[in-house]
Amino acid sequence: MSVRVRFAPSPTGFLHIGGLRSALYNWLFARRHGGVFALRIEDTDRSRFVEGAIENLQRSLEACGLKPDEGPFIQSERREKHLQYAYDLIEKDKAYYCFCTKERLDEVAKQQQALKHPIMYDRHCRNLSKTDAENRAAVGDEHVIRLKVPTEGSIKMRDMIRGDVEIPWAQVDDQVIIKSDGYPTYHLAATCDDHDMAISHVIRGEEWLSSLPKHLFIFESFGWQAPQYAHLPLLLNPDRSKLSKRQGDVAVEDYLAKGYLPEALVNFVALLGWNPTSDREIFTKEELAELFDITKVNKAGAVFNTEKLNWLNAHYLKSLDESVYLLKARELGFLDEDVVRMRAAIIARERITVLSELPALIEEATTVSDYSADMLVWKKSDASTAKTRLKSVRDYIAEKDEDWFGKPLAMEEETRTWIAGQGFSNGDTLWPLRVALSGREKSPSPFELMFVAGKDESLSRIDAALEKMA
RNA sequence: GGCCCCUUCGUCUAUCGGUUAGGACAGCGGCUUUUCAAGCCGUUAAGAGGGGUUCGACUCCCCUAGGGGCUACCA
Repeated sequence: MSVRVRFAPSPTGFLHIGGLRSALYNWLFARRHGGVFALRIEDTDRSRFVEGAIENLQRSLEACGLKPDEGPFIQSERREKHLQYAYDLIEKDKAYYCFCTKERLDEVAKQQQALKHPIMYDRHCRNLSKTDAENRAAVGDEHVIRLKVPTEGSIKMRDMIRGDVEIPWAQVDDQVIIKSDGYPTYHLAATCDDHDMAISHVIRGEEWLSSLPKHLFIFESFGWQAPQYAHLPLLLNPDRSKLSKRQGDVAVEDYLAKGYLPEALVNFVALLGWNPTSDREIFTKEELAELFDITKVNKAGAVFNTEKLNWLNAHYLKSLDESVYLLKARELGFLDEDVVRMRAAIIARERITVLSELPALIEEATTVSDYSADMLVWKKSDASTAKTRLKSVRDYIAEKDEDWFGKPLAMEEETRTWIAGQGFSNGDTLWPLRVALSGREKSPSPFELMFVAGKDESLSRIDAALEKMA
């Protein structure tokens, strides 16, 4: 059997981090088994449709390297088809018209609540005569179509992650499958589409597990072969509730905009709920695909905690080619074409965890803070040494050409050699130098700072320091 | 409330009856070092509780507790 999976989000605005993981696991599964990964848009609730959401979703998926092989298939475009399926179900006595008003339903629910009974439809219209019901519907009486699920016994289901699950039919509602606006609900649309798209494996969030009986009932009613199901554990907020807005960013695009790299995001999210049973932490999605095993996915939800994501992102940031790194920073608006700021960005790389931290660090590396003369004195040294050392370094670098400042590694090596040759200590030479260049207790190394500032600016900062000490 | 799912360090996880319960992030300590980072090394820290089954349970079963999901004419 050929493997076909789908990612089927509703277009409510953006790709949720949980959605990214669902999409990723589907993608990994498809790649692992040489199958097809399709995108389907579940937009049957037109009141929740957000303009531009589909394009946005696609953009985020593509940014993460999860471009669908097929789709997007737009569910709402298949409305007629879904309606036909619903009528078929009525024909098979697996569904029925319901004319109950919102008011009556509310009333029923209220009574059930008062009696502490499960809140379900009381099946008031379940046994209406079919011809009567059809006539009323034809005349335009407002109605919905409900599933006519069994009332006794239970259904045994198999989940690729959880194994066997059994749910009593008494717990399953006569779910609405066609709304009064003529659009199908998720349950009907998703099952019919999964069948029509020949989906072999449904990999989706755990929140769907309880409605699996309805879906299986539909497959069975049509005599269709149901796909295999895998219900993924949920991603959780730090307080262990279902991951939501409010407790931090959940939109993939927000993470990308902040300067989290797609590779880091994908790597991180993949390991939330599954891991390839090794001590390795860094994987490309292709490497993950080779090892992916859906049956080994965890059952318990995983807290989406960005600490490890930060570490991963810092790691990926460091592994980028310098030109790519600078381009990324520029694309995201954290950097411009200014040469000095670009150099500052280069030296800032090893101290940032996300690109959005860049502007602040660039500011720090390109400016001198106000400082007092005594800050120029290393803790293990004295003022006169600081002064003479600084003067010596000044004279030393003043002889160098501009080019020399462009190579921080060589600059550092040569200078250290020179310091040793002079019989100076690193501390009483480098400390005053660095403070002269930054005006700060804490800063990048003097070599990095000189690299950023260039020859003239470096000398003038040192001169200013010498003047301060005079 | 009902039904379903779940439960190993703070967090993500390994372990598929026999391990000193391993790794990673975070934390802490150290090394390096002109400072801050980075890097390297080390270290603290876990099987929810109670019953079984078994020669032997983190691992299998039951109960309890706790957490989560669902309970819409939303997905």
